[in-house]
Amino acid sequence: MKFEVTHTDGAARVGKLVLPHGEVDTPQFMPVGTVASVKAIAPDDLHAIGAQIILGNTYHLLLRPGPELIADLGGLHRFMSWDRNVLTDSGGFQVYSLAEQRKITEEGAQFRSHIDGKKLMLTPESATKAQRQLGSDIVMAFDECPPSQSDRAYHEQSLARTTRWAERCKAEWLRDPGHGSLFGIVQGGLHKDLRERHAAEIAALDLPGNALGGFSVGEEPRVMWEGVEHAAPLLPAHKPRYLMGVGTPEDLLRCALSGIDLFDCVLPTRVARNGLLFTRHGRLQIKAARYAKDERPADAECACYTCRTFSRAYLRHLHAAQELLAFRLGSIHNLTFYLDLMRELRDAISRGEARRYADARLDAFARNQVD
RNA sequence: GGAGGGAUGCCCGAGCGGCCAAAGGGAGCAGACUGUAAAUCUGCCGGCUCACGCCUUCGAAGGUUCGAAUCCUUCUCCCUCCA
Repeated sequence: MKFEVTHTDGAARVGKLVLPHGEVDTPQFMPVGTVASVKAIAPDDLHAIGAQIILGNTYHLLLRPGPELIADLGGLHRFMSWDRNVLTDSGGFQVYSLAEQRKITEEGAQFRSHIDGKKLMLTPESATKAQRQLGSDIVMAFDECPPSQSDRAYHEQSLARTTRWAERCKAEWLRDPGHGSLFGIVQGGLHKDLRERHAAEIAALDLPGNALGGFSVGEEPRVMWEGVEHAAPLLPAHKPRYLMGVGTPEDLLRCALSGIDLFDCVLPTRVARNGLLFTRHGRLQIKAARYAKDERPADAECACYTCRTFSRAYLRHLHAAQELLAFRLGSIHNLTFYLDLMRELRDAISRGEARRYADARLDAFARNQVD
């Protein structure tokens, strides 16, 4: 893996990340394909959108179909016919999202499968090994992602354990490095000193890249932005910085300005399936009655397949009729919107106009006046 | 011709003397969604009112009762069975 920062503008930077399955221009957004599929769309669509890297999830793929099976079939890329990069989350997020189904110990996290109730022990070693079997280009350390409202004492002992887990992930990774790169994850919630302490601990592991975890897990957006603004510079500047699980278009602009290089979020695809489309002028609830006879595209300035081809009226109809095409067309549009936003931001950073560009976009989002 | 069953809010459908403006679905309307347990979830959904509350509703008309969607009578329309 190679990473080079080519332009900076304030804290924001443009970079090029070279991974086994191609280059990734940063700042970049990574569509989420948890179970070896970006829901509702195919690799062809991802290519058309311009996706350079997508996510997969270790916990979910461990349960089904299992990393051995995927390894036997030639790895995750081949299994899902995706020839570009894949980053896999370790299952750390499921420690948070499936909190009711698991127990944490020093050894790891014991899950009760949400599919069949079977027990599944996920440890730093097993999560790392599974990601190696999957053939991930970026392997995430197994961490604990605590809710932001957890108390300080909890964060303190949790991040200490996350550091020990990261060390174990690194040891397991070094046993057989493969072609992927291991990224460490910094926790600490909204406590600045804890973020600083943990960032130093994770940076000391000298992994190829670093991530901020534990943001956008219940706190107000403004609070999250401040937290990221403080925490991003704590991560080594010459390595990629990945803000996990974030966020809205506004989040992406603000956090990229703080020096984040990589983002991922289920938001664009999930809300697309629920009828929300992002546009340059704000959020468009495509199911709303006022679009029943609207012949215009979702976003007149968008060049995606959906906007080039279909009217708001048709998209609304697809939702009303529960036609599956609604999910695909909405997902294509929202992901295009996200990737275009990142591309335009990279251009603006390169020109030294990051702030101006971001402000203009943020202002339009804030007005939220979709005509 | 005879016997029985039924008609409930936009639709389906529970209710079978007061706790009923009437369960539950659906449709409709609005909203939420941030390292995906999500094609999920939430709210509204007779009228007027911010609200207390008031008004109009359970095929139609009449009646019994302090009180009726619920009981009785007649009528209208639907369904099943027997001739």
